Amino acid sequence: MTKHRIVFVGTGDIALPSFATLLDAGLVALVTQPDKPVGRKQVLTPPRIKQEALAHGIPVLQPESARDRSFLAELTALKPDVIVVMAYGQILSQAFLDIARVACINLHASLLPRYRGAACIQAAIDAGDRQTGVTVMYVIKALDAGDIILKKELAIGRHETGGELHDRLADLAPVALTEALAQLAEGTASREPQDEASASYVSKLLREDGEIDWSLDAEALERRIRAYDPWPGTSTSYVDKKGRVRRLKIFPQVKVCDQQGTPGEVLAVDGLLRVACGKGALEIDRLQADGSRRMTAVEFMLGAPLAVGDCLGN
RNA sequence: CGCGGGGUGGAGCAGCCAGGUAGCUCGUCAGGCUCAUAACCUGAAGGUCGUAGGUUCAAAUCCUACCCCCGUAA
Repeated sequence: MTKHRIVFVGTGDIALPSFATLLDAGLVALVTQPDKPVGRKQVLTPPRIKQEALAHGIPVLQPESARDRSFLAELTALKPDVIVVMAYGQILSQAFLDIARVACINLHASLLPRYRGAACIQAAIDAGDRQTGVTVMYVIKALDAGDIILKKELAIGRHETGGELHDRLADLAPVALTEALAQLAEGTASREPQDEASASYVSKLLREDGEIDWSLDAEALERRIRAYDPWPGTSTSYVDKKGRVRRLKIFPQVKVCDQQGTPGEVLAVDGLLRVACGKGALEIDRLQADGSRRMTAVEFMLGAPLAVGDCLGN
């Protein structure tokens, strides 16, 4: 059996392990997003996956748009049998999909048809799911709606953060990918249509989605703070001693407790920060105020920025 | 000059706007209380207020320049 010629299309770090397993499996090129300015100094930074590719002598294509004609011509010239897509960041046109001789497949970090879209990892934790996983499916024009080849499941830890789950899913992906590629090579890959009725979509998260709504239940907020770490993070606001409204970032782990109060009300400040939610309260231990470093609730409270009865949010 | 927030004993902060004795909480050290303690009481050490210049009788505070740190640009 001759190896398939594979083109990998991806940008996010979640794709790194999958990309790495293809290095000796017929990989002929990487397509990834253009370098972007990053950080305080706006330094133009390449995606890590690009650096990985260059380190192994894999050609890299970085079209501004995946619809660009000259780019599509380049891709066609590579004569890919299989195109593998994961966390690329652009919608692919039919013209793009047609270039793959055998198949254009996608790795998605949820058990489809649940959580189609960008923020699937956060969504699974936020919803309180106990299981998630990786799905391999054929790419069609409709977002994450192609026929499924196979899925791999994973149990979500009780205190697991979005970042931790992200890394475990990243490591699970190559297992699913390798199996799917083998099936494609043998012509035994299944093709199971998704159940449209149970499909759900999650859109890309923005920083403002991390604004804490204290009227939610403490349990729901605990899950959200875990799910949104490290991206997009969760935060609330408070009024400092100079009367200015400041941001306060909240990090896991937070503890749920029973005490009741007006949502957002500070209930305790000695040795911890306890804040009332719609139902129950949260004990926050790790936080960070504007211009300051990340610190424990004990450290933060030494400066007495908050008093019992203050209200967060708004 | 991308945007915003900061730099005050070891930690976290106040003081700056309306210049005039270096303050608070915690930690550290010593002593005391106690069966005992991370608890409590008393006392002490520890700071060129990021750097340089300027204004002023006088600068943490006002002015100018620079350095560094934090967040952000998904």
